[in-house]
Amino acid sequence: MPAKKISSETGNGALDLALDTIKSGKQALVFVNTKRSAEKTAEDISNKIKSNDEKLRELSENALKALSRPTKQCERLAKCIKKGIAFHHAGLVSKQRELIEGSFRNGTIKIICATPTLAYGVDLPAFRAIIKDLKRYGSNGLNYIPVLEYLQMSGRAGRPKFDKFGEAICVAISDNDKKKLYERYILGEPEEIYSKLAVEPVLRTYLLSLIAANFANTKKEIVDFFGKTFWAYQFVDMARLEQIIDKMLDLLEEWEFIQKHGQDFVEANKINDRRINATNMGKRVAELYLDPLTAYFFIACLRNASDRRINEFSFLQMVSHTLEMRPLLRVSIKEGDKIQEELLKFYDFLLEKEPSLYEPEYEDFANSIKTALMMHEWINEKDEEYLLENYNARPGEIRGKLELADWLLYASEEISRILHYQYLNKEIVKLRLRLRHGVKEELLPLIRLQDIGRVRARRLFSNRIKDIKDVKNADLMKLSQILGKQVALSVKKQVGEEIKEVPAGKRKGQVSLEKY
DNA sequence: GGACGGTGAAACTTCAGGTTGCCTC
DNA sequence: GAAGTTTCACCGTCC
Repeated sequence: MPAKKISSETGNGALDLALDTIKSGKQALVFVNTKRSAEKTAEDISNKIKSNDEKLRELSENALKALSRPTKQCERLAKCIKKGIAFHHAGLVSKQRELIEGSFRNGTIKIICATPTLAYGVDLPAFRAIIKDLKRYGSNGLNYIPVLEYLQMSGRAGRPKFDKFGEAICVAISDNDKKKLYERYILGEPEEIYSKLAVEPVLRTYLLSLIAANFANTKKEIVDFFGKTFWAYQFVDMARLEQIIDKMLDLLEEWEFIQKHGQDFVEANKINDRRINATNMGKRVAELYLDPLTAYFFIACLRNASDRRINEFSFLQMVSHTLEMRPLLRVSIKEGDKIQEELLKFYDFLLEKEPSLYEPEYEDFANSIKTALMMHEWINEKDEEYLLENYNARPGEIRGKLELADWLLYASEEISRILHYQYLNKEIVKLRLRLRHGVKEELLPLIRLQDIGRVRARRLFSNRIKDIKDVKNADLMKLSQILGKQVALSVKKQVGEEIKEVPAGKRKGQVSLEKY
């Protein structure tokens, strides 16, 4: 296709392309490499647009109201949406993401500036895919993204039902850059696909479930099974592969998740036929789909918990220091001292030993402390805006962490049950409830009611309505003042009081109460 | 003469995302 | 590596 000239209104390639797309009545996705950049780009585009669409106003309002109190991020998003532009990344809550995706599909929103979130999960085709950043910061500095990822993003261009073709455009900064991008991405071959089985956490997880499910119960069966996987196909060297499996089996045995039966001194030719079974603990760990290393860590922590002072933080830190919780919130340079200070407050409640400051794993430990602290603030009723300001954790990321923590706490509940540490479970169950609702312990009785979340529960509590009994005894008028009429009625009904609406004509808001 | 405020250059920071896992208060 | 943020030196103004 012949080259097309796009008018340069702003001198910024991605911006010009986006504006041109809107002008021609089409839609585009703009891919960038950071959340901040997604927000900034969306903002820049929206600043160039005049719009006063009623539908957009409503959408914008909905995006703003996704949380009980809007964060700065919500406000920023709402402002962009008013102009038909949105940003999209893991920091948004799912409600906002769905809203954006839906209104892009129906054409209300014209441009989405996104991190790679949109390239993978969601099926959102657009006329244009504008790829602004082809480099991304990783563990070893700024690097070109894989060709596979470029293909994912450019694959979003062109909507089969609406367009005859689509345009995927890489934005180059210079002529030199242009040449490099052309060679690397347009002419380049996608990378080989590598099996993920080789990653230790994955291997040990599958190995254990294979045994726990009685799918393979001897070394021979196990090796046969893995021999048929894509991993083995790529690995080729079966002897080395067997070594890795051996090492893992030993580890699982040492952790008491599996048992090798038969005598220890078996004839050499029979050693691969020894029966391997999962222990009770091993079976449960496999069912929970937990990384055995995490399970092993939990067991050690719970044992420690049985003879030392514990509180909510103990468990929050325990679940935060697992592979499953990654990526953790990062302790920035400036925060270092503050986190240390906080750690001191909770030091006695830790279930694991603090690594030495000079060990490489200290950073990860510090991050687990920060992540745990963030959740701790949440269960002490700090809202998302506070967490965004103080922990640099965006609402979507907070929700994600809370959900993971809930699952991991459930898993630790199960493990502690098997270890007969029932009394610990009471604490964990309570913590999970608090985590789910973001409330202090004193609000737990109220939170059981439908339509009562952290905000309303707190409002009730500060009006001295502290439990179900108080709700029952409370005057409906007062309850309505606190909660609004509809919610008050629903709550009264839930505690077993049927309320009859007084017929129209009587004083507004007047209702009569009737016990069951 | 000193406190204060504004300015710009230099130094320093930070930087994507994620599947299924379980049970149901 | 690039964009955003903080720090700091420098200068002018005002009291």
